[in-house]
Amino acid sequence: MKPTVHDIASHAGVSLATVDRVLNRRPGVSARTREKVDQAVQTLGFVRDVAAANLAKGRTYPLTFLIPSNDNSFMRGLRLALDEAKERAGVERIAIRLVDVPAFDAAALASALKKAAAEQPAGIAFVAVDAPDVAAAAAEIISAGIPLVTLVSDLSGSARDHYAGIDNAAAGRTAASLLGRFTGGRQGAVAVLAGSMLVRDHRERCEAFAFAVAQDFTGLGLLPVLEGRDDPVVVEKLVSALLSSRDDIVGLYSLGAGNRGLVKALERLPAERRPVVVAHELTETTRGALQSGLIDAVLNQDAGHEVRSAIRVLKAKADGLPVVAAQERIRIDIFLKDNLP
Amino acid sequence: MKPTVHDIASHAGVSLATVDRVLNRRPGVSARTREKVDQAVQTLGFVRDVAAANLAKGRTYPLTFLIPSNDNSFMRGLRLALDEAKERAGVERIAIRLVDVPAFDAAALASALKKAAAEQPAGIAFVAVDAPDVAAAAAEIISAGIPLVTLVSDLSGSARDHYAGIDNAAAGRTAASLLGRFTGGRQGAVAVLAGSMLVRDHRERCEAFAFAVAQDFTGLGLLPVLEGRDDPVVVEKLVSALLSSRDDIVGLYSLGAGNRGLVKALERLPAERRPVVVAHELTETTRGALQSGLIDAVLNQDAGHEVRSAIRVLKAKADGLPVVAAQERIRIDIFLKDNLP
DNA sequence: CTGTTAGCGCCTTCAA
DNA sequence: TTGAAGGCGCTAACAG
Repeated sequence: MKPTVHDIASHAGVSLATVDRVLNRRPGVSARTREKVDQAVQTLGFVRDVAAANLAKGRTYPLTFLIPSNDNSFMRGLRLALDEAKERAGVERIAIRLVDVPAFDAAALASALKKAAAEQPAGIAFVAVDAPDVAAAAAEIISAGIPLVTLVSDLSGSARDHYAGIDNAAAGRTAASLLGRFTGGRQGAVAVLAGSMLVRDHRERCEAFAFAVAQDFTGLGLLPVLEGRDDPVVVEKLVSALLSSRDDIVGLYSLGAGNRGLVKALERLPAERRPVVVAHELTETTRGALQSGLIDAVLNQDAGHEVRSAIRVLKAKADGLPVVAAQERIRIDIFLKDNLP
Repeated sequence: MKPTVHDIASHAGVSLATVDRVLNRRPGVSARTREKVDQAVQTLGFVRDVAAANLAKGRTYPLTFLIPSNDNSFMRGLRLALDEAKERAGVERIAIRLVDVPAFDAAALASALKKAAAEQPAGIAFVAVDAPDVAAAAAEIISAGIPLVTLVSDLSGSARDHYAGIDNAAAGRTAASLLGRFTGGRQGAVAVLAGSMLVRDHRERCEAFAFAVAQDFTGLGLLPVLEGRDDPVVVEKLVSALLSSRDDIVGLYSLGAGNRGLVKALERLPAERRPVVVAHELTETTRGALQSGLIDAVLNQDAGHEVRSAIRVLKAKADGLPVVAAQERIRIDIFLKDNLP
């Protein structure tokens, strides 16, 4: 039978309350008593029952999520995932608070972080904008002992407990390999379509992609990056203009959002001129394009996984529990038309 | 505040014990009383606190896992995943019992299943051999009310609560697409290397692969399936023989295990004659081959995920709780050299 | 500094 | 068919 607080209390010759104080590192225990209790914990191999502890504390975990008020499919998916998490909130003893922050606005994010921290939640998750004032706010939160997790987009300098998102450099390399090999040795130009080079994930994907193409596929020439601001309308214009301005484009990597515009532009192209296309995020749009052959591969990060992972990590950190690293790694899903879920 | 049993007791004008009986569908409650309680549950929106319930019951979940005593990397990984799960057993209130069964032996598996069921565990997970007597044993377990999950390889006829494994037909199709597109329009022969056509996952992968190749890549001709029995030595011989018997092989799909033999055979081939190779399961061997360029893509199922998913589902079923389907879908991971974890 | 006592939300005897 | 009381493992006042 697993030892309980009673066992260690009697083993150490003290009362339950004292055991509890030691276990929770609360003050008011003499060094010797503490010693005895620790000893008993060791020898009996005691591990405290978190469920029971939470029950006793009546504890719930107020978690704050800061999400950019961006209206693309991915962010919508993220909100959906949060809604689903809220539904299970009761059972999991969490209370999720969703805070909207202006997209790509470091100052706003930093102050939102500070405000969130002031409420002393059990944990905070946020989509990072990689800027000094955000990092400063994050560092403050960490040193205040509030678990902090970055979501989707990470922060430089490790001023957080955990990053729940994909490895964007790996994503860029993977896109390069797929695109390069799918073109099957054809020579030509490759276009890169990003949201904005000011965002860290886009930058990382782009750089890794460019590097890998240059290294492994010398027959392919990279065109200057197009910045579509994750906006379908802008994207459509840019891609249309590009495709009509030259006819040697054999590949296109869309590493941001706004793929609705991309697909529209591609649809107008005669089939024989269609480039190999690799895009990010599985949405209604990209799924359809995958099935119709307009897009060849989609790299995806699962928003649901990211949210659940963030919650698990935040709870674990709040409880001072270890995290199963392997379980929390967010993978880069590769979807072809054949393995769509 | 979330309603508790007390709330619904007073609301229904009955005692806690009665509420409990109704909640757990135990006998000895008049229809009218039951009605009142159910009513109160509805109107108050009561959901029972599983953690507290388990605490009160002192409940742990004895789970039995039946794993084939096959010594390939994948099964070893599965055992490792189970060991890790055992370490978290205390916290998660589970007690995992691992039972070895002879590989590919339907009769042995069926009797092992019966024996496992006799011990009345909270749930059973097993790697299915797709045979009638196994299905019969499974059906018996299900009708005895013991949650049952197939792991890695499924059972026909849905005589189980859940399948924790990948969609093997999708895997076969995906392999075909990758291999076909990576060959870049070259004409030639494609070899398929399986473990045994008697195993369901291999059969499904193989059929789907063959179908997709025939449909989408008319330049590729499929050779008769080689059965390497998941044995590196056998595999090496078969592949070596094949590669020296003809020089028009542009692709190879290894859908089973024993890839150590495959890699050895490939290594001896001059670089310019190397086919495009797609294999299954990320192991030390396939990882190395991916990095060195001997293998082009690896389709993988994450044993850790499968085990954790099986545990979650088994616990949920045992508690009569719903499962988050999206969370339990086991994906087909696609690994290129670029996105290795 | 230490101990006693009363719960947290639920289940389970044991009586009525 | 129903209810009262005690306890699961832990925490949190409140006393000493």
